[in-house]
Amino acid sequence: MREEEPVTIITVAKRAGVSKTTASDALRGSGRVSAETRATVMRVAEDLGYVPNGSARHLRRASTGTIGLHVPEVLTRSSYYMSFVFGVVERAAVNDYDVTLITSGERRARTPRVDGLVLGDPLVGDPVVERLMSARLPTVTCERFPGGRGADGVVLSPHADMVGRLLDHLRDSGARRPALIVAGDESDWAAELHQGYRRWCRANGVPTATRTVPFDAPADQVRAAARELLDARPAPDALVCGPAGAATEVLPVVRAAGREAGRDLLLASCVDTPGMALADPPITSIDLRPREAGAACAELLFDLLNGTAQPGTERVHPIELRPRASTTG
Amino acid sequence: MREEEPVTIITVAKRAGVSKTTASDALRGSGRVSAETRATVMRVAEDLGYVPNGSARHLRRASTGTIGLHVPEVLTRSSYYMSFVFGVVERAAVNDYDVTLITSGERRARTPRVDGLVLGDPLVGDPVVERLMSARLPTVTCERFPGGRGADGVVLSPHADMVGRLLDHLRDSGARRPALIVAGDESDWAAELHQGYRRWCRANGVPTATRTVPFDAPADQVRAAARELLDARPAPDALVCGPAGAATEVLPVVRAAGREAGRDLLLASCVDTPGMALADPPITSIDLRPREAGAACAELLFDLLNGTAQPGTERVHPIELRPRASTTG
DNA sequence: GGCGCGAGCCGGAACGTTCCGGCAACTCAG
DNA sequence: CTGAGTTGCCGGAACGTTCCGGCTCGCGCC
Repeated sequence: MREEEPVTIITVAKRAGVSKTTASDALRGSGRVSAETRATVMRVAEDLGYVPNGSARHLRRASTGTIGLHVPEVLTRSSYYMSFVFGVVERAAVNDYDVTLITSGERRARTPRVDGLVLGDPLVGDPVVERLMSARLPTVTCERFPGGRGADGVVLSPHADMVGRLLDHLRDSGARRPALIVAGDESDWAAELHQGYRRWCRANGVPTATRTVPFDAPADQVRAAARELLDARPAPDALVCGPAGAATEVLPVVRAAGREAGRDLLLASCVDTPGMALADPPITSIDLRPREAGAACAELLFDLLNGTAQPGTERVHPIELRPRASTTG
Repeated sequence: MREEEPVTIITVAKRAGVSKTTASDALRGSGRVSAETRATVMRVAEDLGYVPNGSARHLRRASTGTIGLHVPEVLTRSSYYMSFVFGVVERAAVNDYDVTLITSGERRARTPRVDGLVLGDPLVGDPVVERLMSARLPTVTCERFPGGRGADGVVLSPHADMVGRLLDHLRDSGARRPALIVAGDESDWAAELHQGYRRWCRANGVPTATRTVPFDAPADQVRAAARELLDARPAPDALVCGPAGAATEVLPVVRAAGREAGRDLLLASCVDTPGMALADPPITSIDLRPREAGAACAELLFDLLNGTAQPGTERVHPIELRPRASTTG
């Protein structure tokens, strides 16, 4: 009903009986303002429902108010990246930042107008990633960038250690010959999985049995890899699947091979997806907590942007093992 | 290496030998500018890689450069909304707009600073939706808002008709007694499914058999509903699952009931999700094309914002049937 | 009493864009 | 030849914020 007049910092200042400069200082906690004045301004701003105009702020600060986000284009099985993206967006929103998705199909050679970049699982050899990494912009990667020099910030998870814990768990459930399906070393994550597996096998005196599939892991190649591993003699008694969603696709192969998941073949996934808990039997997985990972990346980027964090910072993002019936039979 | 000086419209104007006003007019196609001058300015801008400063533009235009987006908080099975959101974000980006996700946990009672709203599947009774709908803001909903007056724009799909086509398909595959699991009428989509089913049954002289589950369709309730339907006498020979992801959860129930999906029980999903094609057997689904739906919503909102579309506009978003082994056995 | 100093506050400019009003130069009817 | 209308272009103000520099007190010190 009532005509809506936008409430700017001047409205607040007038109402509080101070100048716009003082109001601004009071609200942002900068400058020299008495505690009393600050309290007054804050209260008035609250009363009026004042929300700073992001455009004006960013214009003044010569920042764009936007961060760029790139994730590998994995068509199916993308629930991990979906959650990751949401985590970034959510965290960016609390800093009044917006997120621009950078797709591989970007026709402009120019880097987009952004204050910084978040790169989820940068793959060595990805032309978009290479270009973005060489741009002079604050950059945070989720997992290390295997090629060349690193980013200004890295959020990483102890994948190798967690694979070790997963293999311990399989051993405790009776497995003696675990096999691994994993992506190539162009992603740091897959390389870590691979390394963790080899290390554990060496430490436990177990021969390795792995098959490599592409990072985007098409269903047929995953199934073929599983078949090969299951047909080998001596046959494995446990199967660890690296790529997201691969484990559920392997289930029919297991059945076709006359094995039963959770009974005479333990099955685990290195990426928890909605399908894992719903599979029959539910599949033990490593929960990478993608949403929190995305948020952590955004947070680190903002810390870098405002100087709270130093370039070269690495932060650890904890992940969790979710034991389910496929390994606890 | 070279010091980067930001290229503004003044840079372009100077280089083209015109004033900033003329440069602005030429680039935006407004005002009175000779074709020759316009071409020159365009070329110079291209050469310099000029990108308009969004903050300045929005500040001047008194727009926020942001649209708000709300989708129901469906914790699992969210791949539909994930894609939907991406569609909105992608389409918004080409209009230099950003997207703010509005979560139900919004602590501020005030409506956020946005130029417009996109509401995906507004549920009647959702307090956030009710609040947003009553705000004086251009609003587009995906599917109609069952309660109260409609939004300024609606993007809708012919769900009822498509259910009819799906049932035709089941009948052609031999089904005589199709049953339905569907969400309640608080969402327009579920109501349409329900209505399409009843209409088809009436037209084909078939008795109806339905079970209602909550919109967020927890797995156990979906399974219970499926069990009830399968246990009924005479038993259905086809099962249509409304809620996203429900069909895959029903599979174990079907097996446990001694039926075989695709053989003596046809199974179909009203929402195609990544899991449907990967299930065993692959499940016939209705592809709602969520990404395109999101893009369509954003597009309609922008058309409303700049006057290209009139308030009250409804646009149809086409959907597609994906027949798979679960009904073509 | 004069002076320096810091605390508290403020005016004005700037960020890059859009848009209103205006100013020349040209066209053309009368 | 004159005056009105049109075309092409331009200067300046405004959007809401931040921040630089400066102002005015009051206080304490010599």
